[in-house]
Amino acid sequence: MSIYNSASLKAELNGHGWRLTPQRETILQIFQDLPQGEHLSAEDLHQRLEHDGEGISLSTIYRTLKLMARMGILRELELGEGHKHYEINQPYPHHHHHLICTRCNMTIEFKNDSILKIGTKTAQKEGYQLLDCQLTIHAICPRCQRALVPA
Amino acid sequence: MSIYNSASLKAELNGHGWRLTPQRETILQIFQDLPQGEHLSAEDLHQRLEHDGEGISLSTIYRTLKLMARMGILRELELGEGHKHYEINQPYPHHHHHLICTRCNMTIEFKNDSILKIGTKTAQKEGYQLLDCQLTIHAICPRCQRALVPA
DNA sequence: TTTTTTATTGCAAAAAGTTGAAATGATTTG
DNA sequence: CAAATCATTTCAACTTTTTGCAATAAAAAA
Repeated sequence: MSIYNSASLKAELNGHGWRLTPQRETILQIFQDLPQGEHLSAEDLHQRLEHDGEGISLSTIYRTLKLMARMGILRELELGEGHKHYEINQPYPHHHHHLICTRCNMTIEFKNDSILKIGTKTAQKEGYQLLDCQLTIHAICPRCQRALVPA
Repeated sequence: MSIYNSASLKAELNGHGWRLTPQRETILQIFQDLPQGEHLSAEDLHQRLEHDGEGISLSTIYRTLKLMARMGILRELELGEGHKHYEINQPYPHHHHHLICTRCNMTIEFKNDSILKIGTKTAQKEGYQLLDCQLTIHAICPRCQRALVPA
């Protein structure tokens, strides 16, 4: 899971009654080519596609991001910057979580194997089929703690 | 922490260079009067205030919710319904997390003491001052797994 | 391979959330 | 207690995200 090519993406989509389209293939490819730990906003994606001559409408981008998050292919991140970010949902051992400063939005990624275990166990106990679990920690970074004028 | 009255809210705000206003007091009071585990959207709040004859503008509501989340008084929840929800950030032992079905948005709250420990330890290790940590699990609920037409 | 079925796209409009700036009001200073 | 300071409110404009609908195109059926 999580390294998709045309065929496996098509299979995954069709299995749910959904379709493979050039737009979906293109968008997923961009995420797969992204360096470890990088994430994109809808607008980032739109501009990048525009730049590459691949015009995909913003509403298709938004719908595709939602769909892939619902499938467990992407993760939706709320990093406090006024818009959402998306990243590939990497399986263990790349699975990670976010520690976010509520003052300056500085974000640190961290790993912790117990969390995935807790998520798996909790989902199982309720009969849910796990797609993703993420621990989001909101806190104040050292730099902002030191700032004289608290803002 | 987390049971505020006028005085303690004022102290908390002033400590950060912020001010106590009737609007902030009213909004926090509504959250404090909410039954365990309930949460409100900005629009919910606005309508409730309108109904009570307390006109508070939507932008003040949005700014207040953000501010209180940044202070650690409220938690911002992304429950997949197209808009954010907010709830009081209850300390241990009321601290809880969310298991959300990505198909129908059915949400289950669950508790797990290890998570708060992991959050505390992680924040500490990086020198961050913890405000909140929440594990969000995305998964497919039993009912949606059984649904014949996967949607 | 052609036809039929039905999900998806793109546009435009609406909903959700954010932000600049003038007026207001809480707090601090004198 | 009055004046000065500066955070907050509100309005309006703007950005981000969602949604209805007609046209299009992928998949299934013939």
